[in-house]
Amino acid sequence: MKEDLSNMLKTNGFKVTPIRLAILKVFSVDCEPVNAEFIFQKLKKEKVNIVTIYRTLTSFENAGILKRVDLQKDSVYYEMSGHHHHHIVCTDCGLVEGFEECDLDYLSDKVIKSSSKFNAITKHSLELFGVCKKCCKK
Amino acid sequence: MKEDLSNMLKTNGFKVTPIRLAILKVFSVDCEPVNAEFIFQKLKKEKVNIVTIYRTLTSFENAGILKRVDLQKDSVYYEMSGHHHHHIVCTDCGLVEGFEECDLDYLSDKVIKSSSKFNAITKHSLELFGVCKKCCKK
DNA sequence: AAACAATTGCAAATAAGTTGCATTTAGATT
DNA sequence: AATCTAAATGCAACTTATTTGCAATTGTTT
Repeated sequence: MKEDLSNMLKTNGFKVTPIRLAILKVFSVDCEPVNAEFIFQKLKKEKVNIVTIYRTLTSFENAGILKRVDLQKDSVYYEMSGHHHHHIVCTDCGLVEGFEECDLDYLSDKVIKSSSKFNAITKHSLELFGVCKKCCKK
Repeated sequence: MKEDLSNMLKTNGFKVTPIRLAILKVFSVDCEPVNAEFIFQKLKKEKVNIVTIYRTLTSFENAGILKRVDLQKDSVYYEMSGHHHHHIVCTDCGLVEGFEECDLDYLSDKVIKSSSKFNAITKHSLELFGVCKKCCKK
């Protein structure tokens, strides 16, 4: 598996460094979307500078390894772009649950056909919001 | 129409002030999503403090008058929550185009049925991204 | 008109993310 | 294996968006 991560870096023209492997590992272990601060905490022992984390996240996003997720929180969250899915976010406590259903290709097609300014969709963001069961009880 | 805006404030328990009316007017004229800075510029003559704008946007969002739109830009955008629609955003120049199609109720239903942590969806965010025709030519 | 809470302005703080530059390191070259 | 170079990292300082505390002002109710 460490092999996989190495290759993922090489394939994208990145050098294989301990920090990058560690960051990728965070993503492959925690499947929830995470922000820079979270990774920073996870890698506390390794004493990784948070600037490096920001820079790494940005280049991974540009390379398409990671994708940005809009959870309407105060910072930017990312997750592995491997398998397509979306999220439900609790507007009370921030809890995030993933889900697979997504039939936006049909919608995108329809939208593009009637758009005067665009002729292709490259990606989309879709998140659902609600109050989770736990918070409902309060 | 100024009446409408006044009532919108009263209905929500807000006092009717010139600043609030001016902010609401920006939203009812420009139908594009806007951020605090944009409003600040629009109301330059009125010398409204930008802090007031931030506070007003937040309370309008809480009241449900405005809703937040995630355009993956560097600041938070809002628009009137009146008529439901979504956007296509150019990842190059930031151009925004609205669209009406949205059949997420069916999806939300399906998702909620298989969710272990939530039992209702209160809102959703859906934005499409692409490169606009103008930027494609470059 | 008085009174009171809500609204606004101002200054300062916070928090997320970025930039410039010097140092280090991975990996190609000899 | 030693050398070399561009990419990666750390550090300090900066920028930008947004928030907070507090005093002054204003809208509404009586």
